[in-house]
Amino acid sequence: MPLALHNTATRRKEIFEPIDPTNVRMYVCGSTVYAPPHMGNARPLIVFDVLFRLLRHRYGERHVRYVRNITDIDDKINAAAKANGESIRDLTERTARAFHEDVAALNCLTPTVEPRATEHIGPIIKMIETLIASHHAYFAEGHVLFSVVSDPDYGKFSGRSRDEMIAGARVDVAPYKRDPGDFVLWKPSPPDLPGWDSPWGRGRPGWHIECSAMSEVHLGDTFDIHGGGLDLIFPHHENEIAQSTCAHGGKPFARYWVHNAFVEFGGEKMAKSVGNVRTIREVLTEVPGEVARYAMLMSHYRDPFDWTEERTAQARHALDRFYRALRDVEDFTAPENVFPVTVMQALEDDLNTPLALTALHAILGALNQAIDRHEKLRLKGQLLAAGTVLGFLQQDPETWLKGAGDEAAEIETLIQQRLAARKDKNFTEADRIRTELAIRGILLEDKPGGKTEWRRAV
RNA sequence: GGCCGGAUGGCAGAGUGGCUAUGCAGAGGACUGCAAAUCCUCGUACAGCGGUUCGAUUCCGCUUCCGGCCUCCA
Repeated sequence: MPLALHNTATRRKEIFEPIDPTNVRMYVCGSTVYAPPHMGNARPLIVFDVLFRLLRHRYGERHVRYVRNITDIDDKINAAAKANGESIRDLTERTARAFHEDVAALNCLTPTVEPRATEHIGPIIKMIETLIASHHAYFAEGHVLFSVVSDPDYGKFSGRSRDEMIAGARVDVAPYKRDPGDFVLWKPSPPDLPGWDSPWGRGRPGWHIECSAMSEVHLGDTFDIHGGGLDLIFPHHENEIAQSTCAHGGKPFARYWVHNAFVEFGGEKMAKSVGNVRTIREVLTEVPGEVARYAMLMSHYRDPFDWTEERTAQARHALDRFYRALRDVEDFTAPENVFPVTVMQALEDDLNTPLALTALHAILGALNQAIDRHEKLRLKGQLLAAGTVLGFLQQDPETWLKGAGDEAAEIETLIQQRLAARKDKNFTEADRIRTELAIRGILLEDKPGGKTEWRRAV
């Protein structure tokens, strides 16, 4: 079954065909490291992690190259460092470290390359020089600006005409711009802010050119997939396309553009500027990363949804059910790499993760009903294999259900006491023990064969 | 103002021109000493109004409402 992706460039679902199946290339706009990432930031991280895993599954782990940049040059970074009274370097390092911890907790694989803007000043300058030489950019009052009129295709990607952009412009236009739509490639930096020597004096790059230069370095002029949040379509991705195609003599830039919708909180877009963010860190204090991940994948990536406690509760409940079923077949080894067709087809259809989860539930139901040992093995293998693509169900079920506490021995003792009481038909005592444990958050399940399992309530 | 994208049962959430997913919650049942877990059964929902059609939740138009972009933004 082919892989279909919704391509923002054409506004249609298209069959994905890589330029080179032995080198499938994807670029995703990553994080600007000035503040702790929130669940809205987490969405593309998780969505494109699933796509990365799916591509690896289809084309082989060694044949997929996933580049996710870190923006460590930015006005917001400068402002935040100043406000914190810390150095810019300290701020970006500290934030990047926390970012990596958060992303790892969400079970996201490490991208093939995580380029930083500060490490690509050379290529950025080179690309700007190319654009100036080909009259797509000009120098004015210490700035280098991209000339929008020099690119007849400018605006096509995001579907807006130049007139519209001018009419809609809400920002004061800098007097040195030849056209109100022109955007900065390089701007001067005062001595107290980060800056690099360039043919245009000491300065720093604009945001858009960073991504154009980094994708060029790590993926080449033309590559397969470019991802990011919907809000990046304009101006960021429109500008990237303009810069890259103009710098590369008209060669196409990314072939498939994939954009995720927003996470909302209280009915509107979760954003720092709105002030309604739940940081990944906050969420992780309440639920395991795997639950947050599951909750994220309950909706299709192109649909917005509200981040609520009900949602994470439902995600946790679902994962508990999966792990409970896996625990019951823990003692036998399942075959590996038996990917269930239903789940894979859902994912291959434009990453339909909700449908994939439905398919996963069907397998769960079948596993719970299965009597035949062989059948159980097969279904367990399917759950685990699907879990490698979705990025969950890879933990030890016992650990998931019981937690890391050190009271296991004591609980076992109480369970044995209860079993003895039950054997003596002393149900009062048996129920007393069960209640005692329940108060401590320990739930008991009497299994057939006289065995009693326990797990931690949530 | 311009341009996108949505509106599905109590909640979450797929999908389809006719056979009406799935999960949670709820009701009943099986199992259990009782529970829990698990299994079985149960809900004819697709914003409104027109149109196309033998037939529309699914296609088209309009209306209403919601979210987003047009400025930093995942």
